[in-house]
Amino acid sequence: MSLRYVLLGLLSNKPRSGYSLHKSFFPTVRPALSQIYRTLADMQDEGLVDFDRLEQEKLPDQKVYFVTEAGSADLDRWLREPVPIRVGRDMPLAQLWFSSRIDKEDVINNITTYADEVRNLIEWYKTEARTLVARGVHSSANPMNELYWNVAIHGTITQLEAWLKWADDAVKQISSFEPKDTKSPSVTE
Amino acid sequence: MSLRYVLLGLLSNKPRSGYSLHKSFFPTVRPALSQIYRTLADMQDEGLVDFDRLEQEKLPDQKVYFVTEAGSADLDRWLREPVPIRVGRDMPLAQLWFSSRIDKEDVINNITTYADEVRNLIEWYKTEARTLVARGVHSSANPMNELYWNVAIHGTITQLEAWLKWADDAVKQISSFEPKDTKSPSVTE
DNA sequence: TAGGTCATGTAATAGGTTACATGATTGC
DNA sequence: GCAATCATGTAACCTATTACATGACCTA
Repeated sequence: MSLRYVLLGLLSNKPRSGYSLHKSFFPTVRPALSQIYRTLADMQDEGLVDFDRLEQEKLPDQKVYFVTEAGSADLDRWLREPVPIRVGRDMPLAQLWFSSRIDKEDVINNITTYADEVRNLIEWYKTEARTLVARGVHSSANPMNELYWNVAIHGTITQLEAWLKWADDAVKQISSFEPKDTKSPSVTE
Repeated sequence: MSLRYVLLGLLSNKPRSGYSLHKSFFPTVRPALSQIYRTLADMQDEGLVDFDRLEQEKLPDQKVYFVTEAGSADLDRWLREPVPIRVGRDMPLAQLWFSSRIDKEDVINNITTYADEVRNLIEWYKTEARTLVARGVHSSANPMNELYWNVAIHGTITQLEAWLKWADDAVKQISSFEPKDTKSPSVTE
C-alpha cells in the first residue's frame, strides 16, 4: 500500500502520534502499530518527517510527528505519478486454480464463506466508513477532500460488489457442472 | 499470493524445474525467479518437495522438483481452508485519498492512465490467458480443471471490469465537480 | 483485580523485488 | 559479434506480520 506515503498524507492533514496514526486507518486495512513506528523512524532519518514531544499529565508522552518541506515535496511528487496496479494475486483465486484436488462441496463452501465476508465488508464501507469519512471531512480545510474520499470509498465498494457477483456466478457454474465420471474411476488415461 | 502453495499446486500437476515454474505463471503475476528458487529450497528443507537431477546434453542440468507426501497433504489442507481477502489496499485508491493536494487535471490524468492499463489487461486475459489455459487443460488429467481455471480467469476479468467502470465514474465526477473557491483563497477557517 | 486504553518500542520471521554473477548454446 | 534462451543461484534491501516488553491510568 506504500505505507510511507499514506503516513505522509495523513500527517499533512494533521500532525499526530504513531498511535493516533494507527487509529486513523480503517480497521480493514490497518497495518501493525509496530510497523508504523518503524516507518516513522525511517522517515525521520531521511528527513521527511520530524516530531515535537508533547507532555501530557496522567498520560504517556506523545511524539507528535509532522511533515517537513522535503516530505511535503516527496508526497506531491508521488501523488502525480501513476502507481502500479496489482490484479490476479488474490488468494481465493489462487486456491481455485488447484481445487480439482478437493471435493466440489468444499470448493463451494469456501466461496460461500468468502461471499459472506464480502457482504459484511460492503455493509461496513456503506455505513461505518462513510461516517468516519464524514467526520474527517469536517476537520479538513480543502473542499476537494469530500469528493476524493467518496470516490475512493466508492472504488472499494465497486470492487467488493464485483467479487460478490463473481462468487454467485462461480457457485452456480460449479454446482451445475457434471463431468463424465465423478464416482466411478474409469477414464484414467 | 502464498507462493508456496501455488508452487505446490503447479508441481502437483507436473514436476518441473524452478526455471520452468517461473514460466508457468501469467506474466502479470509472475514472481521473481530468485524468489522461486529460494522458496523451493525452503520447502525442500521442510520436506514438502524434493528433486531429481536431470542431466541434459548441450543444456544446463535441471533440478526437477516434485511434491512429497507431506507436501501433498499440506496442499490439500490449504485448499480446504478459507484464505484471507484483502481489499482497499490498492495504491491508486491510496493516492486519491490525498489528491486534494494536486491539480484536478493531474488526478484525472492518473486515473486515465490506470484505465488504459486495465483495458490492456482485460484484453490479455480474454485472449492470451485463455489460450495458455486451453493448452494447460489439454495436458491435465482431471476434467474439473477446465472449469476451475475458467472460473478463476473469469474472476480476474470481473475485477478488472469493475475497475474500468469505477474509473469512468470517477473521471466524470471529478471533472464535473465545482467547489466554491478554487483560485481565490477566502475560506480558510 | 482484571481487562481495556494510552503510548512507546524491539526482535524474529516471512515474503518479495532488484541487482549481480556464471556459463553454454542458439539465432540474427 | 550480440542478444536471447536455458539454468542455476547469492546478496542487499524493502515491506509486513507476530510476538514480546513496559508502564500508567481508568472502568467494571
